[in-house]
Amino acid sequence: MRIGQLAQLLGVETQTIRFYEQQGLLPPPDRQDNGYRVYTEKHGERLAFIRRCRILGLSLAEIHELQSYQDDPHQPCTAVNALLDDHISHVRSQITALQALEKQLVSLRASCNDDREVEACGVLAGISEGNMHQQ
Amino acid sequence: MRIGQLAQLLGVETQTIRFYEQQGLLPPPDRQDNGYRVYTEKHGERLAFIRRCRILGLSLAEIHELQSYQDDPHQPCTAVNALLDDHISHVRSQITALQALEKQLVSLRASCNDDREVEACGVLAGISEGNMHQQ
DNA sequence: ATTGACCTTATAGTAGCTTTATAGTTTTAA
DNA sequence: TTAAAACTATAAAGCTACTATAAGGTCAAT
Ligand SMILES: [Zn+2]
Ligand SMILES: [Zn+2]
Ligand SMILES: [Zn+2]
Ligand SMILES: [Zn+2]
Repeated sequence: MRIGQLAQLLGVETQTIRFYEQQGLLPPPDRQDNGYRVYTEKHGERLAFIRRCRILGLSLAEIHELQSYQDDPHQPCTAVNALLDDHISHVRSQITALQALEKQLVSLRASCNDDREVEACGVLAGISEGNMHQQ
Repeated sequence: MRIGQLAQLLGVETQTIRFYEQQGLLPPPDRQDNGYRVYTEKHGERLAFIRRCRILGLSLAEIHELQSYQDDPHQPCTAVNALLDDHISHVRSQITALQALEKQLVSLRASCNDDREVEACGVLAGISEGNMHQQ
């Protein structure tokens, strides 16, 4: 299986696959005589794993760590759980921050009652003067 | 006022100020004979505006756009509102995505009942097999 | 005269790719 | 048969919003 087929199979760009190889997330495949990469099913599974992790918002470093656990499966899984717990709390704090941000933006947006000149618009004035209902 | 003072006043690094100048967000200040930048209050206000926008999560491109409205204040403010509405919906979709993500991560985390070997851990199995309670 | 604090420019690094440039290979069509 | 298309390769730059480093010039004080 060549890189283009693998890419299509998983809905990834070929450059992304080469990038993962370069980053050490995907083992270097064998090459044909012409230098073309040849992939096996194993590569497909590994790539699928990477993509699912990315969809879960895990960083490449975190994925790397998870892979190291997979490659040495006779440890206790506490490290896996710790990684996931960390990531969950990271996601939660992002949510909290964005919700606070949304509040601010909505209240700022409400300070314009439409169809004025920019000069008189409460939005720009609100940003300029810093009355952004802090926190 | 020199760059260091301005930086301290606004809680920004001096490189950040030079960076904003280079990006066209902050007008190039006058220079002393020795080449040192000299800032006025206007610069301070402009920098404060930039920083408040950044705290609101606006991109430098969006800030640039807002500045262009400020610099031509006799248009209707519809463009300002449109920009803000776009940004709000962007933030909201981020929140929605992160909440869905949190759900997935929590359910994945629940699939490990602790203290197993990695081999038997439901977390890695869950990612590998893709039973991630999709959506 | 030398230390230290400040300023200058230029360059590289961060994350996770995407895009571009340039070139070689294979497949398909005229 | 040959020329175009589709595919592959590597290397390098671009993206965002900075941050950090290097190598050096300027200024006040000791
Ligand atoms: Zn994480
Ligand atoms: Zn308005
Ligand atoms: Zn935005
Ligand atoms: Zn487990």
